[in-house]
Amino acid sequence: MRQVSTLSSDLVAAGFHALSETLRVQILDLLRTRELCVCDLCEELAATQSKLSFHLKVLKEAELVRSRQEGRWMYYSLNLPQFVVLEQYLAEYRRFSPIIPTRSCDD
Amino acid sequence: MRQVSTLSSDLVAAGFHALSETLRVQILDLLRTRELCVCDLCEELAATQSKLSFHLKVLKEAELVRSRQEGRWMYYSLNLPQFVVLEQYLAEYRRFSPIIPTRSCDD
DNA sequence: TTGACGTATCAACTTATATTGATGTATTTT
DNA sequence: AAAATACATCAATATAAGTTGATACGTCAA
Repeated sequence: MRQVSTLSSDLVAAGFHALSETLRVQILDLLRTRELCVCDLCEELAATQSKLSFHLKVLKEAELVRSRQEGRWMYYSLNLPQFVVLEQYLAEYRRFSPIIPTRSCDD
Repeated sequence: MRQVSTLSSDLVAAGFHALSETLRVQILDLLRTRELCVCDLCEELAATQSKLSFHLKVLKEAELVRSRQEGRWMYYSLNLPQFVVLEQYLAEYRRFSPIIPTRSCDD
């Protein structure tokens, strides 16, 4: 885990950062059922368009969502593989963390 | 997932927030091998004591670490069950996110 | 019981994130 | 071509998070 490239660990950090905000989590939750455009999200979440654009950009940079333009609409959807990346990152902690007896500071 | 209590989703958000910071991730990484006190972490990470106390508090509030006092030392260790909670939260996205065909805005 | 040590906390400051309202840019409709 | 729509971006502001140095608190050793 320590030898993982900076690039991918930056992406992991970006992912966790993206997941630490209420509105962004609400966006992701809505995207679980279907692809949505920004105006759909504005309605559902009663948030302004520019606010949503901001948070969607954060989610996109973390690669938790994808976007696809269709005419004047921009459709956002979950990018599930990146969720798996984060999940596996956490799983590493379980795998390689032995329960080791206390080592005293005053040895 | 939407019906999860506010309390636990706050904890999940706190967990992801805690994981989005370099120094905190370094702390967690060190704790993977063994329990450590603050002075150990100061040395290993070349960071000031008050800085580490700050970040350890963030980690503790997110329940990603536990602490245990022994004399004048405070030993920190990973709280693996909370890692599992976060992992499972992410896993939910995989489980219940069907690939549904695009619904157009102009239907 | 005094002094040193390990840690937590605090106040002041710096830096990073988020919000708001306005403007810009495609795209479509008329 | 002009007006309307959907969205992104920007500058200004507000809020939150992190850093720093100082101080306070409990514990231990002398």
